[in-house]
Amino acid sequence: MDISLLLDNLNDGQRNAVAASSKHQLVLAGAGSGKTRVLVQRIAWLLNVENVSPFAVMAVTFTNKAAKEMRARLEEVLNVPANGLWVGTFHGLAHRLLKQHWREARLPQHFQILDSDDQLRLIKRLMKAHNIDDSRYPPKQIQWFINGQKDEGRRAAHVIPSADPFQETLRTVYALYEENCQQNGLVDFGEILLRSHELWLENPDLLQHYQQRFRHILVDEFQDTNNIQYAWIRILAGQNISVMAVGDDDQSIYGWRGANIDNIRNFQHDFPGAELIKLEQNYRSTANILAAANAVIENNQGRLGKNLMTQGEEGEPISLYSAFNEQDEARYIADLVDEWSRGGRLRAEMAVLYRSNAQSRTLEEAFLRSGIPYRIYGGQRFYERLEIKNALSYLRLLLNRQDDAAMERVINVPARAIGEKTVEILRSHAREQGCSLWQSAHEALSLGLLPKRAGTAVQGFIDLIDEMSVGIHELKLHEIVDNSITQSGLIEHHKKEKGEKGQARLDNLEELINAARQFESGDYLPADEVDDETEENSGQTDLAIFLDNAALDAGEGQADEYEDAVQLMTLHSAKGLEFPQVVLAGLEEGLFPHKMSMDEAEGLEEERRLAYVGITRAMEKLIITHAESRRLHGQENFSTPSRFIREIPDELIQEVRLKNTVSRPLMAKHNRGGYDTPAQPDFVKQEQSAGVPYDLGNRVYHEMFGEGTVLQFEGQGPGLRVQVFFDDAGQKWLVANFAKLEKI
DNA sequence: CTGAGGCCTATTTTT
DNA sequence: TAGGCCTCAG
Repeated sequence: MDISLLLDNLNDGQRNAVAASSKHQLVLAGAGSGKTRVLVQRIAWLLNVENVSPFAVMAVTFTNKAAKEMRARLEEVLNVPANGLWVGTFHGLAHRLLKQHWREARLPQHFQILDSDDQLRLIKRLMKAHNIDDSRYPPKQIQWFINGQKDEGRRAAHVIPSADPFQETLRTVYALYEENCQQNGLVDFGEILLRSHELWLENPDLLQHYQQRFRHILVDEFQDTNNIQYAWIRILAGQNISVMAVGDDDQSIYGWRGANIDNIRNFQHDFPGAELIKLEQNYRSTANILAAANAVIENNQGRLGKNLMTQGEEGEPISLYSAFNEQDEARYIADLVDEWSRGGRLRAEMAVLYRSNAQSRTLEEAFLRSGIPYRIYGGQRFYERLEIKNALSYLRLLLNRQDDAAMERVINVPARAIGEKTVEILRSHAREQGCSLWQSAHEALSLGLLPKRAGTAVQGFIDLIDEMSVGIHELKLHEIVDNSITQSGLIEHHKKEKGEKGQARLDNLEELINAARQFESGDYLPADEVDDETEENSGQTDLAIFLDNAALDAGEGQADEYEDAVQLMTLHSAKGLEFPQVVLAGLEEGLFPHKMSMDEAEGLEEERRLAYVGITRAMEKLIITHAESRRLHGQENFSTPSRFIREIPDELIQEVRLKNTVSRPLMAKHNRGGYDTPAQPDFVKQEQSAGVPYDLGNRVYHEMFGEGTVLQFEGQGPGLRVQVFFDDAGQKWLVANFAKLEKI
């Protein structure tokens, strides 16, 4: 391959990274600086120019999405399938390792992956079994604790005993949980990493094997690594493997779940001689947007130091809209979308970003009212849905009767008269015998441990599963899935459910069959799934791989909508994306920065990085909104504009004063007597007030309350309510139909 | 087993 | 305010 092809059209920083000859590199890649491109070209460079074998390269990402994208772009550049390369998520690669070396890892060959839902159930069950009060020790918190410990590489035995009984309980449950997992061959997400780290630690030969195999490791989003992930990289890298870490300390926003920003700060120390390469040329945003981002992030301490620049144009100023409450804010944003699409742009080019999911509701309502198509990101993932998890549990049982978690889940779904009592008998017998639930069910039947009715029901379940597995080796994957959701009665079960929910669940099950069908066609298979070390893979059926894949990939939140829709999402989920027009909503003290994070410097700085991430998502136009009052948890809250707004230089900001909007509640500033209609009386907001003869800002008369000013509308038709500020009676919400307000 | 009603809580999310 | 979760009655 022509070298110039790989280096053409790169700026200096990018070129330095792609063609680096140093042993290690820390690439500080600012937002929109072409990070993925560099990563991909670097790999191409290694393969084609330095003639590194594809088997000697590992590229690690955080999300499946990122891994997929990298692989796709790599194949585009290389023009051949990226065979042999290990490209994947930390968890994906570590899992693969454990699969291959299950004996050394002290795991059963078919260990099960526990997702956070399964994990929580197990914790709850253990607590119950050991009489630990779950109101004093919330299972969620214990789960959090366990995961946190694992992220730090600590097993239960490593947790230092404490005089504090609370801490002791945490430690105890961790120990119980650990023991139970080991006994039943269960592995949670944290365990995948921890275990594979230990695998190397305890098996020097194995480690050496991999250290000789790999020559280059590339890590994406390095600022998001937690301690165990960093340790994993370090132990693998050893003395001889080159590591290229790509990341941006200013975009570290996952500290709260264990990501350690110091990993990026310490990289050059831990990997001596690592070359620092900065990518500061931004190809995404206008100069104004960048200037705002830079100004905000400058307020953080201890940055590695990086200033984004652009050669692009100055662009429009940043708009700032001070809404009077969250309804007003949402309405304003809805208007912006309309304006944008009337200007001939796609709504999908516009995103509304917010700090917390609760904010989406008001926006959603406003969009609904205005008939604007929208799409909300986040929410429940496909493979996490109840009906899907149930279906997968049946499949897991087909494959492995010893899978207690799966059996627990579906033994009585759909209801087949196997109640908690019966399950508890099976459980305790299993515990005594040290066997699986399935085994226990068999024994309970032959020993007559169960009452007659329960016995019949359990027998029925056993027969059902056995029946379902007849001939699965002859069937295609999607047929297995199809049969099992039908035979298990899940389809019937959800058909009976009333409302739209049941239908949605049926659709999802249908979608699962589809997913299986796609899986068969093979394009799912990362090309490297079939590589040099398949010995252990041979016995794996399609079904097993499908299930593992489902466990490690939550799937998208929702299916794509066909319609051109505005994108709504949290700031966190916007990382890595870009949009021509971006609205940052709810920039208020207490909401953003969030009150849970603003007391400590670390927390506040992470919030600021989040703001930085938000601002740098915008390509052409950025709009910031905040509301002076916001209803939250049923309570009206007043808040001041976010400090992050103040941190943006005034000259970059243009305040919006719409002629057709009440942008200030006014009455907060004036006394009743001095209250007057706003200066610009031409209110055009007809749609809210349809059906009543007055509009926002109009003076009206009420029999009892006297004269006042219309502040806002809510609801429609007979439910239409109107808020009026009465000169003598103060602020009131009235149902328009009953209030008999007259325009003065 | 289902449904009604009471209680509690309420950042961010991937694997 | 609202949704999730749990308990209890039928």
